[in-house]
This record gives sequence, structure tokens and C-alpha cells, in this order.
Amino acid sequence: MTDQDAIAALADPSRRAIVEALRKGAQPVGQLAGGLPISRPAVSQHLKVLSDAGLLTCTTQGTRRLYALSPDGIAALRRYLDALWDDAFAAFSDAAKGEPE
Amino acid sequence: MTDQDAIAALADPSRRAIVEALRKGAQPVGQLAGGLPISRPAVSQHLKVLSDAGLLTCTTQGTRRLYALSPDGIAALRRYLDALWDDAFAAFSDAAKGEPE
DNA sequence: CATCTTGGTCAGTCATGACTTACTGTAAGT
DNA sequence: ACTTACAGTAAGTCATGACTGACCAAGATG
Repeated sequence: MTDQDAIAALADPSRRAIVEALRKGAQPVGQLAGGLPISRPAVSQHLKVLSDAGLLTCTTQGTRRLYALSPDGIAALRRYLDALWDDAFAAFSDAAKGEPE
Repeated sequence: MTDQDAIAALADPSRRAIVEALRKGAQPVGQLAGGLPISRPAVSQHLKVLSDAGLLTCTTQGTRRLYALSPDGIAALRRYLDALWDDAFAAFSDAAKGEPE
């Protein structure tokens, strides 16, 4: 439910820029929008997609909402890629030995 | 050039289906198209995107072309996510220290 | 050589989604 | 209570790219 959606979420350049901005720490929406070439509503929409994908967490402080990277969501992606790499390497080894028929 | 493009390449459901099909081993284009609900030209186009992103390798055998997962390309993605996770966890730890009030 | 198989390319269509402006809601300050 | 600051939602526009049918190139086979 999440690992596939998370990849799609990271596909958009604006969303990757948001993720890169959050690597240094949590930020409110307005601050994120200030550092990006898109409007604040656009940032809000991207934050929703990233949150739904499990990549971000949100903590409310009055009218401010702090968004931060979610280690759990990123860990899920890592597990998916680890498994994919295992299969890729196994198939690579098989091909190197001789072609299965 | 590759790690970001690779994520975008994996965002499409059809391309993920191709990657999943290749987990078991290399396949020619026609066989891939036979197992998917899209036409052969569509598969060809997806294979090009995945190859350009460094996720697939292609070996030509006469008129046949065998596509296989590239361990190198997947490894590059793993490294990117590992670094991202490091930052996410560091930011999470910082927030845990400063927040409790 | 004729032809069949395999697969990449072209041109065009159509749907998805990224973006903006305008609006609404909510918490804090005066 | 009024106003200001912050942020999510709605409606509409527009560009990107996923897909198909038709065409073309190249190697195998008779």
C-alpha cells in the first residue's frame, strides 16, 4: 500500500525538492514554499501526496504545521529495493553461469 | 543523472510490472508484452526508459533482445535511499530532543 | 531471394496530474 | 469581537507522457 505509492510520490521533481529541503530538519509549509519556485497551495498538495505515501509526518502547532521526513516510510522503500536487488543479483548470477531453459 | 531518473522510471505501474516480471530472470520483448495488458510498442518504450535510467541491461542475440535487471542501477538507488534515511533519522532524533516540553 | 520473426520508431490521441487563483477555516494577537 | 497569519480545499487550465496502429530494419530460414 505504501512502498509502491512512495516511489510514485518521489517521481515528481517538486516533491523531491521538498524531500531534499526536509533532510536538514522539519519545516512549516510557508517556509518550504518560500524556498521553492511554486506557490504555497502547490506545496500543500505535494505534502499531502508525500504524507499519504507515508514519507512524511506532520505535527500541528497552533496554525503552524511542521512537516518532517518519516524514517519508517523511507525504511519501507529501502526494504523493497533490497529485495529487488537480491533478485536482480541472483538473475545476474544465473545468466553468468548459463542460460536457464 | 541516474538515481533521480531511476525513481521516475519506477513510478509508472507498467514499468514496475516489467521490473517485477524481470525479477525471475531475463526475457525478450515479445514475452514481456505477452504477460502484460499493453502492446509491444508500449513495452519497447518502457524498456527504453528503464534502460536509460540504468535499471536494465540488454543483450542482443540475433533478432532477439534479452532484457534483464541491472544490479548496478538498483544499487545506486539503494545508496540514495540509505543516505536519505540517515538524514531522516538524524532529523527525527534532533526533533525528539528539542520537542519534549 | 522470398519471407517470417523479432523488435524499434513515428505520428497522433487521450488521460493524468501539476499548477494557479480564489475561497474557507482556524488559532493567536490587539 | 476584529484582524492578522498560516494552511488546506475547490475549480479550472495546461502540459506531459502513456498508449495504439502503422511502418521500417535486421537477422534467421526455407
